[in-house]
Amino acid sequence: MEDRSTAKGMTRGQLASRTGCNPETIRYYERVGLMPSPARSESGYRQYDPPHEQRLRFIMRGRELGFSIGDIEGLLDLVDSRAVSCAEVKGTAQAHLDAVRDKIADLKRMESVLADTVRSCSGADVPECPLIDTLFDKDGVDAGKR
Amino acid sequence: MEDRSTAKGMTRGQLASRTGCNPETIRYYERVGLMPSPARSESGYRQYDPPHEQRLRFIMRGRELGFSIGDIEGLLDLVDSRAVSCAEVKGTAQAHLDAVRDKIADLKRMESVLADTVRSCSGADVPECPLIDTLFDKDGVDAGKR
DNA sequence: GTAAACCCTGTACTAACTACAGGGTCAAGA
DNA sequence: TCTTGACCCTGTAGTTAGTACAGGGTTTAC
Repeated sequence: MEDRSTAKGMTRGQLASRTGCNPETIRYYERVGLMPSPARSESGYRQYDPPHEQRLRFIMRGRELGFSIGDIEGLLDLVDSRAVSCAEVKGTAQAHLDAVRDKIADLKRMESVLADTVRSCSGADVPECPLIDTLFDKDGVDAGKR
Repeated sequence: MEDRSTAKGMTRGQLASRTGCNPETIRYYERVGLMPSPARSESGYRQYDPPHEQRLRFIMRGRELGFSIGDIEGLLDLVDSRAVSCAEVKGTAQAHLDAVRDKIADLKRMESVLADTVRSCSGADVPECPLIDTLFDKDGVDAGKR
């Protein structure tokens, strides 16, 4: 048997603390197929190598950027198949960027209605509330879209 | 038996099409206690009145503004108990507005990283992709928070 | 030797719906 | 009158992206 210093690999907990990922999430990524099933020790413990860590960091950065699990799966398939083409990746990213911009626009509409309403609230202990009135009477927040 | 023109009330489908709410969602709101259980016809059909419609519109506007089901429950409890005080409502709304602003800030950070990366993508059919490189190599998008 | 701190599996839970499956009812047209 | 299609009912399962056990086994440090 060889005696390389990294022969044993990391446990799930070690990978988790190196990356900041929740250990249960690592198991979840394996279950949904984003992370490959790693080698196991005799007693059944998962053994992770540096390539696993790199892949997990890729997934985590993708999630931070708001890509869905499905999007990341697609990007990783491109990487795995060594058929990464900038064109395909750009498509995914541009679609996601558009979705993020839509979401920002939605939230800004919400913010402006909420900010207006909070401003008009007296904050006093009185039984009239403009926010309640807004919810009961006015047009939807989507009015701004029309 | 009386013969008022609106005696029968609306069916679930009629309420749904008047408000634009999915009929299944109306049933869901009843299940979670946001909508009261309406009267039933002899054959068991739900019968809705104008007050139900008003309440449903309130819920829908609250959801459009991003309030959670729990928030809306709280607001409706205040309304139902006739103890609406501007102070309490303002607390809920201000907390939610803060959450919306945090979410906008998160999404803007995402947007700027995505926009930079998409811009740097050639869009050509080549096997190097700066987006993939970004996901593999760089610091997280949360770097901007520090 | 033993106790803490890990690891394993499988399952259940979260939010806010949405979508059936498998029935019953109602209204309009032939 | 019959039939067809559009509705209604109930209960349950699926969705997203994890998180949180329960009930066991293992490893490590003192």
